[in-house]
Amino acid sequence: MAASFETASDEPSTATVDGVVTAVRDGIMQGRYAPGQRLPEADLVSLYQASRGAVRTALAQLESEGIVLRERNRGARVRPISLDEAVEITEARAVVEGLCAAKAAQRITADERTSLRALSDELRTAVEGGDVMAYTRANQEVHRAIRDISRHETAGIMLDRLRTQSVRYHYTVALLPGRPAVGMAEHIEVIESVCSGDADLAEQTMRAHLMSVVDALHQLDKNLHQW
Amino acid sequence: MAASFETASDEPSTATVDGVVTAVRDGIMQGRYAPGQRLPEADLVSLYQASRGAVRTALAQLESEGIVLRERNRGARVRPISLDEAVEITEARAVVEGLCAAKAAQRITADERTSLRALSDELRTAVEGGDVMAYTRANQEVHRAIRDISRHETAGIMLDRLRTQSVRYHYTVALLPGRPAVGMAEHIEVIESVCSGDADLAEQTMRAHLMSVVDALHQLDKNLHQW
DNA sequence: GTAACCAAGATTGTTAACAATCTAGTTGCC
DNA sequence: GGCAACTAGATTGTTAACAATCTTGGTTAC
Repeated sequence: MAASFETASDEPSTATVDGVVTAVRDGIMQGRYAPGQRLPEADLVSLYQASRGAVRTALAQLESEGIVLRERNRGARVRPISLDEAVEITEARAVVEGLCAAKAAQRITADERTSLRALSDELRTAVEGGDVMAYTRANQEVHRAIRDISRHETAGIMLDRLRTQSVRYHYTVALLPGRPAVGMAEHIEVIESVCSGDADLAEQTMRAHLMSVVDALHQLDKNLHQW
Repeated sequence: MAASFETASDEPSTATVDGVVTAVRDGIMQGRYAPGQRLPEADLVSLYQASRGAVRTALAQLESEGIVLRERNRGARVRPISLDEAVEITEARAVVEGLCAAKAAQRITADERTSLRALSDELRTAVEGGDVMAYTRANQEVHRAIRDISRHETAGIMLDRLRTQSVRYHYTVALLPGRPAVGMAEHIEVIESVCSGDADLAEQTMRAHLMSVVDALHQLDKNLHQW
């Protein structure tokens, strides 16, 4: 029980509050910290060479982000996410990213259009090469690019929060058989609709794409229960 | 500069962290704390009889909620909200509350249907009586009811955050000439569409309503610049 | 053998003192 | 008279010690 943090070995010295926040958040998003795993303050102090006050503030912030659970006098632990919650998060993403896609279609410039279309090729080569890691990365870059092009700060902040909560599921969805091919087709459709400048079409396409992710989540759940 | 907190006189003793958070948040939402006003830790300590650590934690949480701004070694102050930001927040609300309306239409029970329709009468009497305060309250109750009926926790949390950020603008929008009448008609339309069980219609109606609020915000801005 | 109870260790919550930083007013110099 | 540097006060950031609470393991009574 005492030895549980050997795997995190890349950033041993981050003294500030934000350092601890990003380190723990990245650890959770990368799966180094398992859902439900305890996060004792003393361990984080010695790991990141930060003061206990800083660790404490960081944990409070992570709790408000929804990825850490704290109980009085019982400490903090990584918040587990149920399938229902993952579905809810994806539904919320669908409407907010739909808004971003619509705004992006209205506001996109010529330069952004070319750099956005370049991501289509990245997706294609990743899927053709069977590189799931590269596919996942390009995947996120598409969503990130559209979020940036939309220039909608409020939606961007909301998506940041939603993304940190759902990343673990993204990994697994990408591993479904045939999923990368379907996802690629949908992403390219999204890219083209945004580039076309048709706000309504862009929103519809983006929402349809994320609703298909919801379906994939349910599919994933079925597969898990089969075992 | 030293005498600036006499107006807050209702809750002088709240020792816990959450107490300070809700007290300051309510103070900001009710307009007792003006945008840009400083919030020195020492003042909050003596006002709410809380320890400095509690005040500090509370300010951190309020910052993450987006209603307080903090600068290193320069303290906290109430975050001012520009018109552009108010528009963005309302746009975000439009899509998220649209999701709630759609889910609510699918999940509403018979009991909820009757209690939701009861709010229509509340709106009507408030508008007929010219009671802006009652109108605003019934207004919020409609949105709250639909958010509850939807049983979408993630969307609910997001809306809580958005609402705390935009409440000050709600007040002023309700004061536009003719606005209560328009708002009432839209709200009743929203209520009926949710009760009908048509998810798509409910979403469209809710979004149209909030987009009309966006128009009202722009109208409000024009009126202000006229003076 | 089981269950309740108690005590020691571990973990978190709270408070207070100290250090660092910023702001405003003042003084001195050009 | 104006500008720059300095000092005192105010305000926030940080750390460490203390208090309260929970968990765990063993012991004892039945």
